[in-house]
Formats: sequence, C-alpha cells, structure tokens
Amino acid sequence: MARRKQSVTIKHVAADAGVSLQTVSRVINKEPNVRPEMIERVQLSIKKLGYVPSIAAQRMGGSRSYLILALNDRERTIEAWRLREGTDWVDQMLLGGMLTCARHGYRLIVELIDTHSDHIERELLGAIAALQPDGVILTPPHSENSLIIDLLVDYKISFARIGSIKPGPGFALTMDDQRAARLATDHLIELGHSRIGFISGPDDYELSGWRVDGWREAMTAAGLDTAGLLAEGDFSYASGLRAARELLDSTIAPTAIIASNDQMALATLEVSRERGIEIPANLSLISFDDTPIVRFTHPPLTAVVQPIAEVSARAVELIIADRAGSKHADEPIVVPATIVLRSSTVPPGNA
Amino acid sequence: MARRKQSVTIKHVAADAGVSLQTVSRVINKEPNVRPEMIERVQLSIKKLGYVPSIAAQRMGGSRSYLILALNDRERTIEAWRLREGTDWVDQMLLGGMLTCARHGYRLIVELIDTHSDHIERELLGAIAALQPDGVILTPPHSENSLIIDLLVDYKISFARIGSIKPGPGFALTMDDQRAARLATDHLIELGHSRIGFISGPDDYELSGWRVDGWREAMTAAGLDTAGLLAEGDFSYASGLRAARELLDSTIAPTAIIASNDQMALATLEVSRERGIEIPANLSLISFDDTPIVRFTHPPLTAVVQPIAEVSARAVELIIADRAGSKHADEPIVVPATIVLRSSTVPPGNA
DNA sequence: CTGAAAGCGCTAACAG
DNA sequence: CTGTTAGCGCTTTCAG
Repeated sequence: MARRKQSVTIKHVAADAGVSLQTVSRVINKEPNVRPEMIERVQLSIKKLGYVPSIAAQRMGGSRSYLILALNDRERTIEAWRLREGTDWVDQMLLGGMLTCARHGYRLIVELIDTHSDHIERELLGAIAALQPDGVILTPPHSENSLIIDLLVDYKISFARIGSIKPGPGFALTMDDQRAARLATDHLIELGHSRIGFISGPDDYELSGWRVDGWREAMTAAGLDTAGLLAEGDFSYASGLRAARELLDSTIAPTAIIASNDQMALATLEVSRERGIEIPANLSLISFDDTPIVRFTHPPLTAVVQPIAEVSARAVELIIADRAGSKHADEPIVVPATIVLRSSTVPPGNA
Repeated sequence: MARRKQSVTIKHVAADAGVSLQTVSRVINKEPNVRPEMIERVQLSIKKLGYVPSIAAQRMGGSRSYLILALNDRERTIEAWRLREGTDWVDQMLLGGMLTCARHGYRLIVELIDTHSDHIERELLGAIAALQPDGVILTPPHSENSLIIDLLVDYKISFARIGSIKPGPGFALTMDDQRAARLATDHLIELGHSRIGFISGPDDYELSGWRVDGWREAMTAAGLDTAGLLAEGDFSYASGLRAARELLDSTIAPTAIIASNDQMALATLEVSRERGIEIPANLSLISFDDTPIVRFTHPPLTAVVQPIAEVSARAVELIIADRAGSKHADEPIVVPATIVLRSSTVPPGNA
C-alpha cells in the first residue's frame, strides 16, 4: 500500500482561500478572533474542496481526539450476545450515545473490559494510550470501580458514570433504581398484593442493592413484611430459575414477584409454567428491564423501563461540554426510569 | 486542558532499551531484519514501561489507522433501535466483528449512512477523511451500492460486502439467502404443505430477491404452483400485517407462510390471531431471522438462522489480511445460513 | 542489521 | 486579527 496521504489537507484549503494555515485551523475549531469575512472565505474553500480534518492529525497537534469510549463489561456483554438473549442495552447506548456523538462530530467506540481481572488496568491503559479518547462512559458494573476512576482522574480524561449516585470525580448519572423498584412495588401493593417477592441482582452491581432497597422501602411503608421474600440472583437465567423456585416453593409463597432483570423474569415465567402457576392469575410478575422480549412473552410483562438511550445521550453531552470548560455537577443527574403496565400484573387471587 | 501528551512514547522505550527509535518501531510492526536479542530487549522495555503505540501517531506516520468502519443503514437501524424491535443485527456484528478486530489490535467503529440520500457520498467521504479507516464493512442495503464501492476503490480502502454475491472489488460474503429460502421451503414441503406463501422484503435489498428465488425454486422443483402466494413487504411490521392479510384473505389461502424477516413474521402471527387462525395447527410459519424475540412468541417460531457474527468476523479477517498483501477471492465467501426447527411448523391440516 | 533524517496534518505558542 | 515557528509520536526513506 502506498504511503497514505490525506487527499485534501488544511494546506490546500489555506492555499485556496489565500490565508494561512492557522486561520483555517481557527475557523475549523471555531476559535474567536477571526474576521467574519475570513471565516466565510475559508468555509467556502472547505466546502468547495470537501475538506474534512483528520482526527489523527488533530490529535497529534495536541487537540481533541473526538473519540469517546463506552466501557462495558466484557464477560456479560459477550455472553448476552452469544446466547442472543435479546438484551438491547448496547443498542440503546448506541442509539443515545452514538447519535449524540455524531451531532458533535465525535465518535463512540464500544470497548469491553473485564471486571474481575487483575489486568483491568492494563486493558484500560492500552485503550487510552492507543485511542486517547476525550472521554469515557462507564457502565455498571464499572461505574464505581475505583481502579478505573483513579486511572481516569490521573489521565485527566473526563468521564461519566452511568448507574452511579456517588459524588466524586466524573459525572454520575442514575435512573434512580431505588425509586423504580418502589414504583414497581407500589403498583403491586395498589393491586392488593401483600406477599411480594423480589429477586435481586448480583452484588458487584451497586444498583442491585438500590433495587432491593426500593422494594423494601415500599413494603415497609405499606406495613408489609419482607421476611422470606427476597431471593438472590445474579442476572442470569439460571440464577433466576433458582431464585424463582426458592420463592415459589416457600410455604408463604408470594402472590407477586419482581425480578431485577429480564432474564430472571423470563426464568420466573418458566418456573411458573413448571409449577402450573398461571401468570397473572396466580402470580403477578414484573421485569426490571423492558427489553424487546418481555413484550412478546405470554403474557407480556409489566416492566420497569430504563431510559438507557437518554442517559447515554446525557453522558455524552456532559463529557463534550466538560472539555469545553463547564463545571461538574455535584449531584448525580437523574433520568428516572418509568414503569409500563402490561398483562402480567393483576390483583391477587384473581384465579 | 493542557496540551495532551502521550505518557510513554516510543522514545522512552528506545531510551530504556538503549536502541534507536527505529528499532523499536520495527519491533512493534514485526518487521524483519532485527536481531532476536534486540527484539527481546525492546519487548522487555515495552512491557516494563507499559508502552502502547498511539494509533493517531501511527496513522500520521503513514501507516495503518487500525480502524475498521462498519457501515449500516441509518434510517432502518435507528428505527429498529428506537422501536426496540429486538433485532440484534448490530449486536451480532459487534460480537463477530469487534472481537475479531480486537484480536488483531484493530477497533470496529459503527457508522450509520443514509441509503437514499444524495449526500451519501459526502457522509462517507467525511467518515473516511476523519477516521482514515483501514477497511470498511458494507452491510445491506449498502453492499452493492456502486457509489460507495467506487468511492472505496478510489481511495484504495479495502472493504467487504456482506450479503453480496457480485464479483468485483472488495470481498463478497454471503449467507446464501437463496439456499436458505430453499431450506425453509423444503422443510414445509416435506411436512406436506403445498400452498406455501412467501412475504418478500424490499427491493433495495438484493437479498430480498434471492430469498424469493429460493422459495420459487423449491416450489417449482416440487411441482408446486406459486401463483397468488407471493406478497410484498418491506421488512416493517406494518408491511407484514398488510402482506399477511393479503395472503390469508385470499381464496386459496396458504397453509404455511415464510416471512422474509422477523418483524413480518411477528406481524403474520398477529394477523393469524386476528383471524382466529391457530399457529401451527392451521398455519405453519417460518421467520427469516432467528432474532431473540421469535423464540419467545407463542409458539416459538421455526427460523432461518443467519450467521451474522461469523460473517462479520470473516469480513474483518479478510480486510486485515488484505492489507497484508494477500489476494482477493473472486468467488463470494459463503457462510451458509441454517434453519432451526421450533413449534411453528407442523404438517398441514393438523387442526 | 541498525541508525539518522525528514515529514505526515494539525495545533499551540508566539510574533507581528 | 493574522501569520510564523515548533513540535506532537510515529513511520518511511536512506545511509551506515
């Protein structure tokens, strides 16, 4: 392959417009102190020649890379893709993040990182050194990983923490999982349920705890007991089966169950089928994920809708604005989850 | 923001290893003519200092950018994401493409391009100028877009065309849609069906035609008539509704239907419900997409499985190898689709 | 086999 | 307000 050169560079534009290199650069970067007529002249040449700056060169010159990294958990993401579980977390991130990036001339690059690995630091450093991104978006379970956060702070890379409420460096964005769990629980309570089971997520996700908290809070507020109604899962289908069995085989079996994600909700559906428990007649069910699949189960599931696209978009905006010199917010940005009612939730004893 | 410099550069490594800049570069790029002991010494320093080359600088130096662009149709992709239709095409591309890229030190960047737009050229040129990718992966309906292909050839960027069988520049990769349609049709014929309806995809996708061809071929081979059994769709749910109604309201209603994608299969399911037609008792149904959703419908659908991840992986490998100077294949690479049997297909008149 | 020199396209710093 | 001068980190010449 021949030495690859840019077909039309800043030099060509400068020559065409009859100005200096630097003036073109200033126009490109919307810097002040350029006469309007100059700006126009330069932009005309840019358009005429079809010039687009090389981000590699821009980066080399010491400016932005126009790249934002979206860090996702390697193992769980790959597993979900491979099993084709139908989780559209990454798609929603792209929808919100990529499009927002595009609007500002940035690109979003998805990067998978091992949580539990000791070489997490090496992996991340590698990505940073290679790409030199302007920003990083952390998603659970990385969002509160101090190793990652310290590293990012060290490198002065602005970042957003999705699914985090901790103050500190970086922008914290949350969908308020606790409130969402309360919403779901309250909905069941209003329907008349009192034995509402909850299947939790794994401990390495902070949000697992918040969801449990929200459920417990709503139960307590309604004067309901939670003893024996909490089962632990880890977001996997298999763990959902175990948890659902545990709850449904109990002597005080719940009349409603909230599962902390879609896979565990599907597992609960399956266990119900095994046990001959009809949903919603004998058991109401809520999924903590409104993934495409849960609309097509029988019955379609009432679900907590997580505004992943919107949160991602906000994260990107914050990162881009940050570079521009705005100041951090101390409070986490809240983009509240909502709940969508479908046919899996009815009053108890509706057989 | 301070002028951002790379923390550890090739210079540091050179100094640490006590060799010249150039030798380090040679080791990084696995070039010949370096003594093994030198290589080892340099690699030791690299490891010790945690050095990772900056791709921006590498690119500036005139070498690869280690970036591969995956071009997807903007409108349809965004629509699918926004509606959360559950299509995991992009995910599967990432699974195959991204992981393969990573294995070779490359990154995959998803890029959305308008098909029907007149500024498609500007869009693509912009992406090329900005990113200077080493390769581009074209997906339907871009795969045979001559505007795009010519441009890529012009810029000497190696590319792969997924879902294309045309010889010519770039690597053609196909899942052999025609054969897949035949497989699906044959399966129904073997079950005893003779009136097998087919809902086609839109014309701007070459593969739509191939699928119809495969169906027609299998029908003809079995001595079956296809008159009145083809309905046109455009991959959308709405078009699926129309097409399914057209077929099912016909006087010679089919006893089985193959829909060219998952959304139209779901629409057919819905229309059947409307009409009180039971699936599979009164109508067998095959989806030309084994997306997560079709496993959770009632009944779960027999489907054509498109090996998108594998095709993407192959595409990436071809592109990376191409740069290394291997020669193009004239024949399209075939990664055959398969068919997975579920409960939506049974012998006709099984009521 | 190894090193020194030149330059990729762009921007920051400094002069005018 | 505008132009000039140095690099950024790396790779390609081309000499040793």
